[in-house]
Amino acid sequence: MGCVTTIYEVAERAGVSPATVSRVFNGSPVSAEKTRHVRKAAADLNFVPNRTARTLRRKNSEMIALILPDIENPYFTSMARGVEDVAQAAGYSLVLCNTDDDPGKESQYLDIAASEHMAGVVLAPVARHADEQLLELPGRPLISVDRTTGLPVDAVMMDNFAAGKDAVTALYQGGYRRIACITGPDDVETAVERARGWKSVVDRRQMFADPGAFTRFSTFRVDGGRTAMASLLESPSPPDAVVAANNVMSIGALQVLAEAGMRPPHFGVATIGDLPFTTISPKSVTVVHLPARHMGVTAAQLLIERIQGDPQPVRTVVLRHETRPAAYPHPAGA
Amino acid sequence: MGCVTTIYEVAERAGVSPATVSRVFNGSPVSAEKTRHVRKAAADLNFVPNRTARTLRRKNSEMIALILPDIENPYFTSMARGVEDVAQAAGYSLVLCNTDDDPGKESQYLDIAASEHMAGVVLAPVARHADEQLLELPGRPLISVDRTTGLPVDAVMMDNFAAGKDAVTALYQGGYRRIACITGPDDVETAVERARGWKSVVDRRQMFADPGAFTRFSTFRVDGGRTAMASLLESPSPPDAVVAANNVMSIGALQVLAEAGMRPPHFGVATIGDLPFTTISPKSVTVVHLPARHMGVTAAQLLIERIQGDPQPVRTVVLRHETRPAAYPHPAGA
DNA sequence: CTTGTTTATGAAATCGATTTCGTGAATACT
DNA sequence: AGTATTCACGAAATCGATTTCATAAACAAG
Repeated sequence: MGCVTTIYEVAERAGVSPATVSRVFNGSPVSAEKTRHVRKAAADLNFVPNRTARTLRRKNSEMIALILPDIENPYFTSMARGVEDVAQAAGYSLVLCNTDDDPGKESQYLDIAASEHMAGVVLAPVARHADEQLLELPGRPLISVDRTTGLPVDAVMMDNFAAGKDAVTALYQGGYRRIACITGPDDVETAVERARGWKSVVDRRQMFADPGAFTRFSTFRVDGGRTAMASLLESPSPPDAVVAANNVMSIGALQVLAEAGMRPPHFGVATIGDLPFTTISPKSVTVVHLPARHMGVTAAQLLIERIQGDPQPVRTVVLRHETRPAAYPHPAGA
Repeated sequence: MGCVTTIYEVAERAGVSPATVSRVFNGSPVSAEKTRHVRKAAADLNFVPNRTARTLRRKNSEMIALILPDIENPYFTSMARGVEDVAQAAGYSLVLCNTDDDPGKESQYLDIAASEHMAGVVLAPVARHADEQLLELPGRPLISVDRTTGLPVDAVMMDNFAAGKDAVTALYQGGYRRIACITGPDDVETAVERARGWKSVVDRRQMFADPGAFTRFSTFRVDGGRTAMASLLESPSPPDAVVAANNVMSIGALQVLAEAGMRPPHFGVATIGDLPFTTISPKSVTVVHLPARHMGVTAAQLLIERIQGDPQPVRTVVLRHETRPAAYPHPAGA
């Protein structure tokens, strides 16, 4: 129904021109009487303006796109909620797109955002850009979150290097001395940076002769965590603790540890990113809490400022994580 | 860039009419030579067709909307993946909208879907419809998933009543005799049906004099599960097992149980919906596995058939769940 | 009282791609 | 050979809202 009534029919019924109907709906000055007639007619006909036509004319829609690598990861859905809340409040509706870390899908969605004239884009970029120019393509504001683009666009980030350092440091202070690292694909910036943070501390403490032997690159999935953890446990002289570079890898690692009969704090675990939907004792694992939701909020705010014409130079906002060390230190020996 | 080149500029550069350019991009017959010229010109100018204009003219876009009550719930994101995979394969892009179980947001997104001329909608309807007519509004195919609408639209469902029965039955067979039920809001269909399934078994077995005293309605969130479980544990004669009516409520219940020092199988737990990202022993809890992803796949398939003009009468597809009883029966006594 | 300025409003252009319609050329059929 | 049919393709209408432009009325200033 709503999609068949046009401004012309409303105009005719109200005895005015289509232009006047448009004006009523856009706040341009129209006499009180005609306004009344138009509103009445619109209500009678159950008129809903055709957004496609409006967008075509205005070259600008009220949608913003949020392009994420993995909507099944609670880290990103939490971010999405942050973006959504701000967007909604500002009168924009959010459309969520999942790239699966596939540059092809990412560029497809960027194309769509542009050719649908979306007001702006919040993008968590995939590992490698198929085509750097893509980021120019939208021609409208774009904010990157979580990962950098290498291009001069606004960004909302966290300090992945520091997060890696903090995670391993907390374990060290808990008494662990052989702290391995499992992280994501070696072409994903967050994975690499967190591992670098880990390595910097491990090197300084001279924890291993060959730190590389205690690093595992895998996928940022539960399975990735499982594989990496299993591989570590099989090594000739296994570690006594592990830093997992993301929330769901930690889950995988904890699963494998549980299956091997090694629960924290017997085996130390630090997770970068909160454990989603966890039932384990909250203090048995060191958690580097990441401000996912807040990153979303901030990104959305920056984006909306840009949409409204904020002329500031390109900004990068770095949000702080918070380290919550496990309460139970490493049991002697282990 | 891409969004400023028009079909007219391409036409001029290729020495043909705009109509011919359009034909080239839509597979209408055009001579080989002109086709070549057009493609060359389009490539040179980095031409991307303006989807807004196309949609306006065609009254039909290549986007499908998926409207969900809670994208932070892995049950729904899993469903979303199912929808997305099918949609992508069929050349549609998916936009995901989160209603937060708010009828206002739901109707807003339905309006948008209609006025953006989206090709179709997959909707997990909120508890109570603000306005039943809304479902007429799109004027384009709509499939409901997970919950019914009470309206004659295609639906992909599961048997919630049976799921409730199966959960409690598995616990009974595991040796538990006082099996309580925690479920979602009493205006959410899935919550009510699952609780009814539970009650039917509890009644038949004459488990409680007053089953109502062992039922808790709460939110379909982790907190809801916590509250409900805590309340049950405080009751004068507590249960020895519980059926939790959704995945995240189960998490809340398990958290409270763990804090009270009661882990399964000491206290029996059955969850309707897989435990997301769990680290607990996989066999300690009875899981009624729900085909979330498959529901998404099926819904998307039905939708695409409808979009392509499938004239079948309204269908309801009910997908089967699978009960996976805990391996360890109830320890004697408890 | 005239000239200058707002102000409300309708007619018409516009956004960019699609599609109908019509024409001339090419091919098929009797 | 002559008529019928198909075919490629350009001109122009179309989708529906917005916006520019022009106009007439209302109002202010001199």
